[in-house]
Amino acid sequence: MIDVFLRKLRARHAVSDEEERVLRGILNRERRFEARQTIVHPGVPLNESMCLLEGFTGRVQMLKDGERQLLELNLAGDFVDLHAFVLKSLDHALETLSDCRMAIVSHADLQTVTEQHPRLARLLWFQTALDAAIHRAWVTSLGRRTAMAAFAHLFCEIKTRLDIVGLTSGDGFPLPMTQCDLADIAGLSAVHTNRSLQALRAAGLLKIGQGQVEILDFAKLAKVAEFDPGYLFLGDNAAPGSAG
Amino acid sequence: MIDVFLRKLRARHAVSDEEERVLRGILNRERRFEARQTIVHPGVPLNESMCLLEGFTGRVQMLKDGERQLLELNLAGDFVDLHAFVLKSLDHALETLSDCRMAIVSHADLQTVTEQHPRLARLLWFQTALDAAIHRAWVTSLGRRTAMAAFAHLFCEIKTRLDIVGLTSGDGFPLPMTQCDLADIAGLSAVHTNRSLQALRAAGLLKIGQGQVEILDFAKLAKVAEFDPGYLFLGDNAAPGSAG
DNA sequence: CGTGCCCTTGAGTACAATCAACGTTCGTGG
DNA sequence: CCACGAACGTTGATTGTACTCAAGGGCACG
Repeated sequence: MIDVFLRKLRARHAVSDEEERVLRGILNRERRFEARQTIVHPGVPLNESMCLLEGFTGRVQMLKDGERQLLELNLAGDFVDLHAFVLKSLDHALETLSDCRMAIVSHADLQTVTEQHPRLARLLWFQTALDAAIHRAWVTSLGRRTAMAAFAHLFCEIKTRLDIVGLTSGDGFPLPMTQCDLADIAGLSAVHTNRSLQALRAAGLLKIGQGQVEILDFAKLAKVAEFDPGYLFLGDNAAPGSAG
Repeated sequence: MIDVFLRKLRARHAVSDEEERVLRGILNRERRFEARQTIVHPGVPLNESMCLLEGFTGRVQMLKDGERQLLELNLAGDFVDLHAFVLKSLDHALETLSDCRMAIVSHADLQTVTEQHPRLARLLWFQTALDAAIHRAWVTSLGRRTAMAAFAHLFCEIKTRLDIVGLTSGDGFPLPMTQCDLADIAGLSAVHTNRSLQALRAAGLLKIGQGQVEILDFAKLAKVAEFDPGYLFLGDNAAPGSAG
């Protein structure tokens, strides 16, 4: 059931059979959500966390005048509200972007397992540290990249993260979001988002539409974006066993 | 020595005498740095982490054309590269903004302590989750707030975080940064930063200069910024003991 | 065959960048 | 003691990026 989560873990660390068994033991319930639902509200006390098995979700911050900012995109394999294990509630909302399937774990089980398996605790901690690294990459995009470069960076990130869990097909991958969603990621208007995407298409870097993206020239896209995948910690620094 | 770190911890959780003793035991070395030094370089393997005792530091991302983005501001009490304990290196640089004093802990000691004291492990994990929450607030500022509101939010955040560790004097606090640094936080030019600060002054919200900030009307500043301190987890959600 | 959602395009506006210059302060050295 | 330079803050003028407003087209769904 949680194979995709294990794939994400094993992209950075070795996971023993025993550890796998333990994780499968606590992530033993499943829940489904429809697209376009707010599934976690900010400030509400939580006593369980969810691992995304299928679909796409986003962290969202709403502002008073109806403005919306997407804070992170979550893909299958992401433990979407693991940080609630230590924070006890979220500072933001979680929304489904597509129909989703989640594995559920109680914080009580997480507590037991992390106390008995400190190395697993570090692997889980690592996952939340990865989210922070992704946030930092987005800060850089919002602050110092042009609209076109910011989108280029976003698509490089998504492609790389989906590759890890085996959810790309060649150069293509699903992306069930509207241009309004993309605008709320990049902090732009929908109109300007549309024009920036057209610029990427015109430059022959990618195709986008119908909930699908196809990267036509990843190297060039990465250059436009100044994309350095180091922040996703797939390299030697995070070789198997290094956090344990 | 690490009193300021304990004050930060105790703003959110109870810390027992035993836990305090353990933390003092491993954070037992001190190191000093001069202002304007890069003290951690991205991608370099680390086997110890540092807790800021005095001064100001920033996480920094440099781009190829010399552009610079500040990713987070760190104050006394912040465990500036604690995430390196699980990540094993950083995806960004750490720079001192002022002369700084740090307490050092080896990852070996962190591993021993977190394995023997799972509740301390969760309190430390919580600190890194807080950093992520701060990143998200910055994403929102960069994406959807006006320049003036973004700065208002920043000053509300710093004031609140410094209050926690007792480093404000009434409505004022030290902020040893140039307007160029502030520009690199907000993703703006130095010129526009200057004008935005003037707008805040003209509105009677604050005074800023000579490395000092004085908030003249916090309520109004918070309103301009849409500042909701929930993301700093000081409320009932994180009442003493709740993460343990 | 409407209706609504999404994408696209054009025209005018506003916020922020760039370029350039100048004042102030402070530390240094003649 | 004063000349000098460097770093920082401030201001004006111009350019450009991105926003807003408005309208129209394609497509799916009832």
